[in-house]
Amino acid sequence: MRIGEAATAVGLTPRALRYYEQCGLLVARRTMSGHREYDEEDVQWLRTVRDLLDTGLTIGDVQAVVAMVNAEPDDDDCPMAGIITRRLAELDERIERLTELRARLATGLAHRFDSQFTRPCRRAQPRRGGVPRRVRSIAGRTSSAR
Amino acid sequence: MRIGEAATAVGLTPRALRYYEQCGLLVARRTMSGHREYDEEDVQWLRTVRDLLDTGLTIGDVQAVVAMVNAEPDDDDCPMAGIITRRLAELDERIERLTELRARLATGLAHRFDSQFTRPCRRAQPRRGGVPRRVRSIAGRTSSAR
DNA sequence: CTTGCACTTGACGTGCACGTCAGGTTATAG
DNA sequence: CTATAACCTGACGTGCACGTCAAGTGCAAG
Repeated sequence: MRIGEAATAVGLTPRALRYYEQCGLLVARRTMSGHREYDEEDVQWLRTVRDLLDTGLTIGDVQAVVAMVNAEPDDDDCPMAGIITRRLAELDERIERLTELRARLATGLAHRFDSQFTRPCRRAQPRRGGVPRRVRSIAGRTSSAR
Repeated sequence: MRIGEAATAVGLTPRALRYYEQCGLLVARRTMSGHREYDEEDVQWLRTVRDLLDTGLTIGDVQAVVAMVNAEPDDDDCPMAGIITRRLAELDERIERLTELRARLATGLAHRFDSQFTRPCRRAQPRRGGVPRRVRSIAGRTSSAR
């Protein structure tokens, strides 16, 4: 499996995969001629990387996760343990807020207004100046929300 | 309540609030002298905006939410309805994946390895080339994960 | 053998969400 | 009244996560 096929399999681009490799998030085997080779296990890992990035982690954070995975189990000064612990708390908070937000958006869709979205007249008068640049709409994005 | 106080109340900077206003996400009243004035309702709205941005929405997406809020209830060609519906499905997926990820990270912390994080030796050999730029670590970020 | 596509590395460009600085004005503390 | 902090409006800079282009190589089809 070469880079193009692997990239489409996880919904990314070849460029993204090369970038992840450059950052040390994975190491691709090579064919004799130098082409990168991926297998299903790599694709699974790439999906995990994409999920981690989608949750708001940075490439550096995922590097730290990789470092934790590669650390010897007896390496107790591995700094990722505490970081991951803190990250877990943040994830809990985030899941909770996302769930609440989902509910608010759902009822907001039903009522068109709810207690959280009041006084619209004072917010968001079309514009006065000019938005700095063209802002891409949600409509023009991939389904993976990146 | 002026901009500095409002900004710290929601965990942002004055610059961010001015930027949101420039993008039409809110309209601040002004004092006679031109200083922006905020109240508790604005702070609540800013928290919502921050949450929306934290879930991966862009400024443009939040602009669309604002447009939906400001649309007349009988405006059925408001394009946000369908977009929000799709967004709800994405949020569901995301909440599910975050929950799974949380579990994987927790067990990963306990075992140091789990089924998802196998074969570490082939991933992430320290580095071969050089990372493009210095990558900021998770340790050097605010607790709000932006 | 040629065509054409996918791949390689390297370098530079881009969009977002701000950060930061310059130069000036307003508000508050002593 | 002065000093200092907080605010104002541009304008330019920054970091991340890639996108895109250039110039060359590998490989399968016709």
